[in-house]
Amino acid sequence: MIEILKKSLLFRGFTDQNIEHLLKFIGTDLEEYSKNETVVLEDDQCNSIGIVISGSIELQTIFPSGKVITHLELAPADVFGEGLLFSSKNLYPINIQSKQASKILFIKKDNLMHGLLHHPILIQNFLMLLSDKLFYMNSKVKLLSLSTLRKKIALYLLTEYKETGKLTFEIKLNRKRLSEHLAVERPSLSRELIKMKEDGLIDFEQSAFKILDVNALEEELFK
Amino acid sequence: MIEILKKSLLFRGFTDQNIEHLLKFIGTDLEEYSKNETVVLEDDQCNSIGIVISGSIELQTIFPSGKVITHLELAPADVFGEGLLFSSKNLYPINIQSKQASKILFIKKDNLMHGLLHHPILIQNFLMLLSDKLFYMNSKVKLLSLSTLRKKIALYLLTEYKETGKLTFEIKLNRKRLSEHLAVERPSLSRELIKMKEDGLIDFEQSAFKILDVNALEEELFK
DNA sequence: CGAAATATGTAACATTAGTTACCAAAAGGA
DNA sequence: TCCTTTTGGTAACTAATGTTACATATTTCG
Repeated sequence: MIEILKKSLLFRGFTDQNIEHLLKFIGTDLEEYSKNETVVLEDDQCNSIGIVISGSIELQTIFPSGKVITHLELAPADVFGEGLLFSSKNLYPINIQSKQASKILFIKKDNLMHGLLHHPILIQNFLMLLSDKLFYMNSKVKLLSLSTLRKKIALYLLTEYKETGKLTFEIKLNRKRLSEHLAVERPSLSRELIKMKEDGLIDFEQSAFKILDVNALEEELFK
Repeated sequence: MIEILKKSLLFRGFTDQNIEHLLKFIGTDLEEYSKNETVVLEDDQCNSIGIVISGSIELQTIFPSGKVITHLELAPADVFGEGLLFSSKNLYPINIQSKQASKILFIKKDNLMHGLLHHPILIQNFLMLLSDKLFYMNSKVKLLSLSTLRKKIALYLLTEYKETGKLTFEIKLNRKRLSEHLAVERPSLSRELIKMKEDGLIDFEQSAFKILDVNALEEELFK
């Protein structure tokens, strides 16, 4: 478990001894979940932070219509609940479901606060966790605020390009996930991707994408 | 100045003496800006947190096309930069402009960290600031992910209703701002509002809104 | 390996939202 | 107060996206 925790953004920079000592100091709960078991229901109170130790879990929104959108899949060392724990409205806005048999380590709010006050690295890590999530949400709002699907795709691909530094890359989302991420319908996404290919902006096959004309793609955002 | 700071979410719960002592302890800069002066440019590095002491400032995105969208107007006691300071990508994603002659108190990252480590209340406040912003961004992403304008309007009004507890209320945004918030065009917003009025869901005049049928409005989200 | 489930492409058609331009109303400044 | 600027409503038209349904990969798993 220590090995997993060392990889988490929360405990990054700690030594094995540090973590062991810290865990004893602050107190934790290790819970087990079976496949498809619910970990968190929408509107549940968030009183602790969770760290995936083994298995995997999915964060999803279940629409009243029954439509399920998976926002994120968390693997071992991933953390959740960090944004709600200290919020004045600390109700989960999403559902969390265990995708396989999973183990999750929970740290209660008071215990975590105790740890934060005595471990400068832990504060740094925790603040960075929150801030990076905020940065991501800001980017996502920018993406969703774009007026056309083509602009959304252009921004998405340009962001991938800037992150990888390469014009050829594999996108991390399949068509369904990408359409959810951009908040459009999948057939609309397919159609627009093909139009952009026809227009000579990009090329792709499956999830392998290539930006043919960076400038033109950036121009699309200016329109 | 102490009076203003006491009202800010960052220094909530501190006494005058606390704040005075804290400010000396951690070190600050007070900067003055004239009307329409730029406070922060997009892609500027964020190395300090800012607190508006007097005047007012606007957070805006300036699109390459020249179109300006004002996201938020900050008044005395409001804080900005808190989400970027500890982020691994600490570049401002927006522009900030002084709307009137304004004074802003800046606290550098290291100085703030110094303060956080020695003042439990300050940590609590700072974490709550970040978390609440994250909560807001989550809500905004949910709003922007809705598939039709009618759903966006419905969610917006229902949120107002839940916050005020009243079916009759004044919305805080004018039509232009609201259309920006929902990421649609103003004429489209007007058109849809009128349709919803004709459908007996809502009534309104200017920014005074009344929800005529809560259930029906909630049903709209289910469609 | 082979069946079932899932993902993707495609097309015709329906619906929604954007665009543009103009007028009226309201608000802000000299 | 009057003029200017900003805001809000309206309408005809255009463009974009959603919807539905189906065929074809592709993957998963017993």
